[in-house]
Amino acid sequence: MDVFAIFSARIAQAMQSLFPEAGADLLARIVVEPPRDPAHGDLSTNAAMLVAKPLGKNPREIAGALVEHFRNDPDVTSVEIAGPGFINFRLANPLWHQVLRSIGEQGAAFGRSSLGGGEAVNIEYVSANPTGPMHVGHTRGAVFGDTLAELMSYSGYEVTREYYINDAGSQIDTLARSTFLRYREALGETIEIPPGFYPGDYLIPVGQALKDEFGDSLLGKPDEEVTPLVKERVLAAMLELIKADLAKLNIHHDVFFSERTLHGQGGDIESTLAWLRDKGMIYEGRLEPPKGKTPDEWEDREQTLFRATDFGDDVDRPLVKSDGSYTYFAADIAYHRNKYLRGFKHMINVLGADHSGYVKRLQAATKAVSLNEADMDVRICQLVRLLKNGEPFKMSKRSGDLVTLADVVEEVGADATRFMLMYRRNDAAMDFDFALVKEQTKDNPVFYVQYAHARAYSIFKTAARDLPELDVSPEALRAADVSLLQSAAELDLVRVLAAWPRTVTAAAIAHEPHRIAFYVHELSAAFHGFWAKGKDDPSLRFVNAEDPKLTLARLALVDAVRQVIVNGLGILGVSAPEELS
RNA sequence: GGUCUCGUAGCUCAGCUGGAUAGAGCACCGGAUUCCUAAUCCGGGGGUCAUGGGUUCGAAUCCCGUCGAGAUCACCA
Repeated sequence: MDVFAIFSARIAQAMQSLFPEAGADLLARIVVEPPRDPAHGDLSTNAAMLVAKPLGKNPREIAGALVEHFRNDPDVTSVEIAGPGFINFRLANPLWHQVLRSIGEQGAAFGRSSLGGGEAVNIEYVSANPTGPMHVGHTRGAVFGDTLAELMSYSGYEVTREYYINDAGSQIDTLARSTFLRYREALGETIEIPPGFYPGDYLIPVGQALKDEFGDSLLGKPDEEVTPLVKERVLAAMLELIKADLAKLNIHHDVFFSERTLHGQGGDIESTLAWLRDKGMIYEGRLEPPKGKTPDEWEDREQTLFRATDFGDDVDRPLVKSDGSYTYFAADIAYHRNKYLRGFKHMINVLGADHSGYVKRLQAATKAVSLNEADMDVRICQLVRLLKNGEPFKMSKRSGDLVTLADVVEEVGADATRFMLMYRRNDAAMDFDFALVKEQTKDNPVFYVQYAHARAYSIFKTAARDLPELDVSPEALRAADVSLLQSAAELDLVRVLAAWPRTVTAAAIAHEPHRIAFYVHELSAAFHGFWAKGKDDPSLRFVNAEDPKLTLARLALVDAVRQVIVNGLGILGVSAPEELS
């Protein structure tokens, strides 16, 4: 039950019947939201101001008609016109009680919606090069993508979580060569790792495994025979490494899509380029060097170009390298056509800030291959600066000079990592201070929220102690007489709970999962605040041994808070412990 | 030089895709603990929303310019 959605519909309907001359487009823009200042009421609409000008009427005249319409509505205790033409509603207590009951009935489903209507969304995230373990730079995108996927799924989309494996480039040849060195090392040779090779220790076990599998039989063989063999082994090993890293944050993809499968005769790149050519989206031409920064080895030559500018990109993009092989972008076009042909009309890609220059061409590619049928939202995750007590922080165990994802999780734990990364907009750079994240105080929003959840459990324990006869089973809580909750403090808490479905929907539409983290924090604050009121005013305590019926009603409220925190933390992928140790 | 982000309290950040007197945490000051977990709560001071224009009933939010920070710039991935 979403009171805002309900009233949004009712207000739109009222406007429709009162002012039929206002078009549907106009009415769709009506906003119903809680006013910033609670003194203004429970919800507020701009309907009158919005419609006034197009209809050539006075806002207050329109507002007056709407006020009249709702004057005798039993769900509304007051409607008034305020400011330049806002209409403020105050809702009747029974409606809030109804919200509370619906949370009890819906439980984990409270906040779920059919916003997405079961439509398929492909969310591609992480897609780190399979050349080593995940480092911190990937962590933010990984958590963001995973949380967004959960949010979209929660909001009624059919979500596919996808990882694009960049396993076709020359870096993979380098990786294979680096691995071969480790193989020779495993056979007893003293090796030296040349610059440009991958120096990380994580290749040592792969070399060892090659030795175990082949003995020294690879040494004498020609490169053309050995390289594909090594490549296959090391790619598989790296992918396992990455999956294991992601699993540490409880991140699991549905599809791992290999770039290599797009290449080759009869592959998707060939067929896609043929298709594009057929549509006239490819031509042979020359590019201007970028202004202000001419690359040293600029080679002015005619090349095969994709008409990206026709789809909003800044320049047309090359598809074939000077050596005749396909560019990365050519493969990416084919990949996104593949996605489209698999049935995805909604695609979201999560990229790091270092790929922000890639956004336009990705969107251009998506439009082109779908003939403008599909939409592509690219979410950029800005960089994370690691700090410890305010000082830049370096920690390297496995991957040369980079802090790995595994390091971070080991240091602060998966819950804190996930929550802290989501407690910030994705498009703003952030500092991640280990000392702060590990601190278990109110400065740390993770523990603040988890403590609120644990506190709900604690209240139930107290109830069991003080009122051992009281039945607090889920059935009993659902049957509680919540209309006994009449104090402002109680109803204010319900108001916060009532905002949950609206918060989820707005976050899903905007693709902004950080709003979930902020909401959960806000709800926790409201709950802690109410709890503390019981200190000054014992009549507001949850557990009152003299009044089992009231206690039961309040426990239903506590349980609703607990449930919504669970739902929110569930989207965030953060655990909700029953007690903090 | 082009493009893309960002600029909000001393610090870290929200601001519900244009709404009413711009919010929270930290820090600072002052309170609350024989009482459901003080891992918490209550109160106070603190702002030219970088800046200058524009759009309109109304702008932190949208558009243009300027300043500043970061990222990126054919044939890497």
